[in-house]
Amino acid sequence: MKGKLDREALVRELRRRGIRVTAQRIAVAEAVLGTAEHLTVQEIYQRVRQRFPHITVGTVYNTVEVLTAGGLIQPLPFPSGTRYDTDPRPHVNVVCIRCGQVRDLHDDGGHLSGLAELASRRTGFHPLSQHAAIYALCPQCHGP
Amino acid sequence: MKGKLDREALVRELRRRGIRVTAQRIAVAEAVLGTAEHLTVQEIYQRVRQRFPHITVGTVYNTVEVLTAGGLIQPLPFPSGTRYDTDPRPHVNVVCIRCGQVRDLHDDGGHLSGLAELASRRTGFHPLSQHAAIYALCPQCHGP
DNA sequence: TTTACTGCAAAGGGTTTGCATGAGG
DNA sequence: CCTCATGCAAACCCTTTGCAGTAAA
Repeated sequence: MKGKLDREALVRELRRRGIRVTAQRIAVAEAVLGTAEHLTVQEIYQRVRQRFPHITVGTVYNTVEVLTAGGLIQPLPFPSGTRYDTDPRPHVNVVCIRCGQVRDLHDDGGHLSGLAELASRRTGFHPLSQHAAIYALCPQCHGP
Repeated sequence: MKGKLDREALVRELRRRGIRVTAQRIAVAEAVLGTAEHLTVQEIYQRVRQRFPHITVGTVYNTVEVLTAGGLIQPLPFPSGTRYDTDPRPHVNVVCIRCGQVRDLHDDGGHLSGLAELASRRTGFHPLSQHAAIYALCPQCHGP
């Protein structure tokens, strides 16, 4: 079955990156990686709590930090707080400022890599990651 | 003298945007607009407090909200918290993840406007503002 | 005079920390 | 067996809120 295979692959991936595997860490990783949404720590906590009623937010904070250091997830600063992204490809987050929904935009025609290259050339900084957000109104919130 | 002229121009600008003018608001606006740094509310508070020892963070929060609504400043989500930007032109913030310094990058060759246009065309959202950040290591923090 | 901003203080929420217990490698 | 993650609780910001006094228009 697919779920079991995915979990085993996840465990292998964690070990490969030198991350000690616990049931709570698997649950947190599955919660973040298993959805296209960008969850906050509190949202992760609420979801994982259904399977592990005794888990604390402290453990979730600890785990997302470990997963971030291991390169599995990436923290992104949003107006609504830090959210975690799982897509390693450079992409843009289109955020509706009214209802809060976030859409990811890929295949950007080189705009993002162009920006990173420009930054490197112009400032001498060494780019590591990037975050591009467009604050907008979605068709529903924009009205007629 | 230049300082006086600038202050008068600022007051005119505030009134023009329908913002009630107080001494505290002038001080906050000058603190934010008078530096190329991107300050947090706490940093604004610490600076304004030197001139107005009795001002409270509540007033600073109130003021930055008013200035934001008036379009004079723009809140940007950083990993270190919300910071306020004063440059209305679309630009990129290049952030050193080690020492925290932020450099602004203009004249981006249309990368940013290209992104906004792409987002509009692809998602049907109506872009209002945008924030692009590149997390990097500055030459000093990158080492040899 | 009317409106609403300021200052003070308290409450709220998210995040961090310290320590004893318990599980992973 | 040694290391380190977990859970619990307290502490710590940052941010928000309510209200009486006061300044702006």
